[in-house]
Amino acid sequence: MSKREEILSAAASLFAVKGFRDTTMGEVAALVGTAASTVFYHFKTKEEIFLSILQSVEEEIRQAVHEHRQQLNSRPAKGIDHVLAAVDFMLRLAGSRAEIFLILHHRFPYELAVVNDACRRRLEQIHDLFTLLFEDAVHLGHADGSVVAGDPRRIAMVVFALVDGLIKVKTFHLYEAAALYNEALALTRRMLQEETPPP
Amino acid sequence: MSKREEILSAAASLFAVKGFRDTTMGEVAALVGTAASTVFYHFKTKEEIFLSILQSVEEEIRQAVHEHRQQLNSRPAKGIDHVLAAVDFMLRLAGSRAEIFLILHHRFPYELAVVNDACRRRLEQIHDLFTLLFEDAVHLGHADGSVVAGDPRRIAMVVFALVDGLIKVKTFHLYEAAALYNEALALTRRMLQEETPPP
DNA sequence: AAACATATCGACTGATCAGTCAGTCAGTTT
DNA sequence: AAACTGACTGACTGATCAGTCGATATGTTT
Repeated sequence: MSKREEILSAAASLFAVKGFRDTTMGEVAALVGTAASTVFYHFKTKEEIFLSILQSVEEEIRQAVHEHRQQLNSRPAKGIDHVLAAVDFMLRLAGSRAEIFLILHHRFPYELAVVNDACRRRLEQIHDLFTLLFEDAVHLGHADGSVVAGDPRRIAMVVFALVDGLIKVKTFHLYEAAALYNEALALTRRMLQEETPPP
Repeated sequence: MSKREEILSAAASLFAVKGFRDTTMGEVAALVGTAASTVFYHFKTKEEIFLSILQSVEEEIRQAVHEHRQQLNSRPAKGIDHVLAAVDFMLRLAGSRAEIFLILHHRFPYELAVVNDACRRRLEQIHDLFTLLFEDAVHLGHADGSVVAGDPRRIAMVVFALVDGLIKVKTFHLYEAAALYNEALALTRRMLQEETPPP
């Protein structure tokens, strides 16, 4: 692992837990085990470090979504099952790569996005990766009649809001969130599944 | 309005938009129209200001919830309708008193709660005000058979996660959120309503 | 009018922190 | 061995900001 990657990894951990503003370059340097000035040899500014992290976050999510979609294609299923698989995928990702969602659940990235185009585009990309996953599944469900009628984009947004809210509940330790996942999946199915009348 | 209240009001606006750490006492003072040192005559520390704001936030929500519950009592309805009325209530509150949710959607209050008991208790109280509203409605729905079976606390948490997620989508301007509200209400009904079989 | 209380302010302090810079050092090239 | 290079560092700077303090002004009480 290059020094550059070491710094990014250390900064990501700290940004995830303490946020951008409350993490000093001294802390990052201490975690890497170098002088603060060394960090500035590898990166021009603190913000540049954050943007690099956001880039790898996007790439990691894109890769995970790609793998998830390929798994689905190999064994075809109803649209409603695609929706639920997408919900399960996102909840699992939030469990295995908690750092990603900790970073994204801070306010800072969205504030930076207002004044920084690159940041704004990345956040939009990340957001789209998830919502398009839901939206495509809903489209499929409309085609095979397994998902309730309604604007696919809006339905996808509501599902996204639900899952994101669940992840936030877990992040802030408001409830033993893992216990909610099965309940949430069952309720999501109820919410979206179209009963196929017996022929 | 006393100077004390003026300061709280100004600080609340700034904390809502910029957050606690990114708001300087100079900005607060400027918004009130006094010297920064005058603010420190009325409040010992910046944190004390924040805790006072959180207190009034709790009181305001408690009052709003109280009024909502009284309105419901006056004209009885099915449990499922209580749930939907609660969702509508929370979404409306997020619209009319956006500042409250902006403050609560920052990370700072939850970080302060870790080291400050008073803050932790207040956040728990606020959280309970909403979730108990949902939970009571679910209980009612179980009694009259209008809400699907399942642990009321968990169902309440899932509904809370959904609504909170929707409010966040709106806060961060990820989607024209108002357009989602009707969709969200309809989907919530689908998710929870127990079909009463024709007698 | 003297004594006291309340409210305000400008000037200051001490601490923190992102970022700079001149220079060291180990390894490579010429 | 001289010249060069990339990685690294400690000491520093300039700016920012929460909070302090002594002075002052404006009532209010005795």
